[in-house]
Amino acid sequence: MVLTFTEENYLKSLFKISIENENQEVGTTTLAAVLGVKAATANDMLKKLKEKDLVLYEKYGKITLSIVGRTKAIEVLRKHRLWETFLYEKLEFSWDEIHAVAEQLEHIQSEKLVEQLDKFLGYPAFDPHGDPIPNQNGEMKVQFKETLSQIPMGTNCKMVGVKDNSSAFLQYVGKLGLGINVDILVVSIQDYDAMMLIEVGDQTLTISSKCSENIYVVQ
Amino acid sequence: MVLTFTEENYLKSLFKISIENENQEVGTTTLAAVLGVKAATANDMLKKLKEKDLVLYEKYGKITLSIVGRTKAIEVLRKHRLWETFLYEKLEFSWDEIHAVAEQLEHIQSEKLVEQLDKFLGYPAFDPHGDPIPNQNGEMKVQFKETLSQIPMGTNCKMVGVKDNSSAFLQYVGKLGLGINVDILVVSIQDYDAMMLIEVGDQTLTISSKCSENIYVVQ
DNA sequence: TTAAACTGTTAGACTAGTCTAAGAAAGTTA
DNA sequence: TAACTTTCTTAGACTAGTCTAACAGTTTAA
Ligand SMILES: [Mn+2]
Ligand SMILES: [Mn+2]
Ligand SMILES: [Mn+2]
Ligand SMILES: [Mn+2]
Repeated sequence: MVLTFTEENYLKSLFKISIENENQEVGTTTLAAVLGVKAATANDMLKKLKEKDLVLYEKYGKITLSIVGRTKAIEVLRKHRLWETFLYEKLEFSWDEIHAVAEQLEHIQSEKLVEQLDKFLGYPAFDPHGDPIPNQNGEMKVQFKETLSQIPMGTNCKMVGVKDNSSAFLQYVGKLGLGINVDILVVSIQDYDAMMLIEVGDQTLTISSKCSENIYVVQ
Repeated sequence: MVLTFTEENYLKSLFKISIENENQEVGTTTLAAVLGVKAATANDMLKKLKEKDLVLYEKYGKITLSIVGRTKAIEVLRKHRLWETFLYEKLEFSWDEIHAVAEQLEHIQSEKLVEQLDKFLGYPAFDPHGDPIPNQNGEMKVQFKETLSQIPMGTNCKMVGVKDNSSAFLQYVGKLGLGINVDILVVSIQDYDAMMLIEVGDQTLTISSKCSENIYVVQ
């Protein structure tokens, strides 16, 4: 079954909301907000997706992806992250530019294209933001990770990803000299506002809690 | 001005018709046929394109691209042929598979993507079918070429392109051992039906006039 | 336990892109 | 030139995706 550009975006958003907000139930309003449409619009589309058995959904009830819907969503996510990797690795895009273009490229329909792209890139397991790339079977490597804000004083850790994918945040983080695989030493943490003093290479930086909560690390 | 997927296809088709049928005037019916829509549909779209100053067109008159329309058309063609080259050169696609996927990729909006792709491919002047790729300024290398059917008996020539881009034709031609840059010797031509006996490498082939008329060569 | 606030649904309208059916204009031919 | 054929245009209808405005159901909290 070939889905429209729009249907794919709804499924992808539902999937992303469900993994981000773990246990939380997804409602019309949240979905609409994520997609940048009005609740009425999302409601209309949900009826259509239900009709096509892509979501499970009853009036006033919570929204869940069907098996097929979930599979489709993962396929789109796979394409999105492969394209992001391509743009970053092969076409000299910076990590804050890739998302917008991948939003378009993720909708190109061609089995062969996806598989050849994956091969061309050497079957990457993570995209340039540290997010896992689903393989052909829809499986993703789950990497244990914490936010930098959870790391205690005096501890070393390594950056492995970001929670906030906005280009504003990515640009800021990049400018600080942070990025995937960068080693970080937590020097001190302010009691009052959780401001963090960290050491990155030979630089010492002060970052807000808003920032440290959006950086993923492993110890 | 950002155009829709559909508007881009209308402009591209108008441009392609105008270079293929050289002097011939383009009408609603032809345009509709090329795009696979009904004449009424094409007529509706022409009114919209005229409104946006992308085509010059008066009721019952002939259709011409405006400067802006032509520029847009060439941009799409540039993207189409760069993507075809990418798929062929980097992703192991065969020359009969690339067109369909490029039809989708040609609509991705990103200046940087096009320019980086061009750079990544080494600024190619021709696509895998031998068609010229417009450069950033919209200029194309014009290569003098004849159809194989115009080559006299006993003459050597080199294949540089195809007129028919259908995958059926491309597959057939490929199976015969023909392709871009292949050397061809015209051994003999039948008076009756213009069937051609040609030598390609150590092979001798017999091809119909329909076939030889769709192969471009240089002497 | 009822009022207020929030969340979700419906009705009706709009645009882009398409169609069919009908008719008008232009071109061709007897 | 009149009749026929072809090409082009219009009118009206449909789908996908969106909106606003109004209303209905659910949750919260006094
Ligand atoms: Mn992304
Ligand atoms: Mn998308
Ligand atoms: Mn092509
Ligand atoms: Mn196209």
